[in-house]
Amino acid sequence: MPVLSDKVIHRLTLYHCILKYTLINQDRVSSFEIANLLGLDNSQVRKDIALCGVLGHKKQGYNSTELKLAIEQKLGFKETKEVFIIGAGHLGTALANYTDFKDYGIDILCLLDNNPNKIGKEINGKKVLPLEDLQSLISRVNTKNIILAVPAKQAQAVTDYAVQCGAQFIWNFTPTVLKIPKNVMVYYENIISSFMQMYKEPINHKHTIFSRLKIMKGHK
Amino acid sequence: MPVLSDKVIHRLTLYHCILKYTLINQDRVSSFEIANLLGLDNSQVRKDIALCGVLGHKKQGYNSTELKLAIEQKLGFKETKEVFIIGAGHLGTALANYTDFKDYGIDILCLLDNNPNKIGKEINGKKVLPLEDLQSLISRVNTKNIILAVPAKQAQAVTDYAVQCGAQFIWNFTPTVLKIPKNVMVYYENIISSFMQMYKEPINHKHTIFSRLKIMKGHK
DNA sequence: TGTGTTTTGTGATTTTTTTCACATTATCAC
DNA sequence: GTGATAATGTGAAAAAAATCACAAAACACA
Repeated sequence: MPVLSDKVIHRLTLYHCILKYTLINQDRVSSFEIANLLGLDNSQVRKDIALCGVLGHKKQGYNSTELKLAIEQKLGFKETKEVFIIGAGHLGTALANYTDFKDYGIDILCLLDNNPNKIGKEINGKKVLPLEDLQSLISRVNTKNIILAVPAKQAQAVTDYAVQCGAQFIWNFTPTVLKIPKNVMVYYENIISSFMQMYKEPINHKHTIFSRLKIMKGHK
Repeated sequence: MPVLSDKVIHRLTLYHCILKYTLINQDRVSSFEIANLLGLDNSQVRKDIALCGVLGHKKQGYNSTELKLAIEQKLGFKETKEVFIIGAGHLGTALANYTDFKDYGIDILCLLDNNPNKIGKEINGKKVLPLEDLQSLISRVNTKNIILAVPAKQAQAVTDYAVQCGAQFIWNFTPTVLKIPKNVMVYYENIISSFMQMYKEPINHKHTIFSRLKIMKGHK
């Protein structure tokens, strides 16, 4: 079974969102509907769906429930994925409060911070613990997954510490590139980069900011 | 001048982050260093850089300052881009507090919400105004760019209202796909999709969550 | 001055992704 | 029933992206 490419995963997740929210009261959905909502080619939608092993019905499209479940299965939404958040600032707090995570199996165990004013607090039922506890937490709970949500300037130092404590995987929400040993993995969640992808080309007038956008999804 | 592809923009933004934080005290940088930090092919780095019009020096690499400025220029970091945030919940608050935005020219004018408890407050010096003010704000300030940071269930209704008020561009932070008229553009900032891109394949043990990861960036 | 090494810049090739095109078939209208 | 239609599924073609490979230049150092 070939591993799905990033692009396919991104699109499948969006198809799932469509089934979950946009076309919630339809029990059938066609590749044309999905393609139109996202500005894609309809045959591409069909090929993506075929990768999930779902068969459609001629003249009727796909069964929404079946497709939704198949995507969840294929992408592993129902499997629990435990994570620590490092950084209990605005971003860490927002992530700890992000209720949608649990629909996708992402389980935030607790937050860690080195600010004494924050330690001991609870955010959405999750404790804020001192960063020094990381090592014992990692060994006790056996979860080596970190969401990094600290200020950019501290990102490298905190990463060095987390790696030393045994962190194996870092989902980096800071706009930095980290130096890490080969056995550790980083995934860059770079909001700025996303923004720039839509902004595309330097333009002059401050009010027409988005005027030279790439039409990523939505409309041709 | 061809428009840069998303992938190139994403990589250039990461190169910029490297110059800004990771290799801050080096005044020269080679394509090999950048490629190693990000797990890329070094010739790809050189081709990306060539798109910014920067010439390197044989045996020495690129001038860091020159490269950094060229990326900023090419991607338009220094141009002001004004935006309204709709939704003053945890996510909207985090975005309003995201100090890095201003380094990239993103200027948040104010937040809008329909919760009376939130209206009138200030978040990082930005006022929270009633959602009903959107129409007059858009026409007064002539900025038609919206960051959508409301709960998923309200995303479509709020979008419909924003579009009616004249919104032209929506940076959608909710995990939903929106129905919008052809003249409006949406860019999906789907955190879940990013997560799933790194998570790749369904696996069984909850603690080994990230074990089948795609090594997106960082290491080969 | 000459030799070896490092690093750029870029054509050529390969791989991946997207788009096109169309045969096939289930359903609906009549 | 029968014919028209709307959808799927999928090979083939085209486009885009990544990788390879190497000439050329600049520097280090003898």
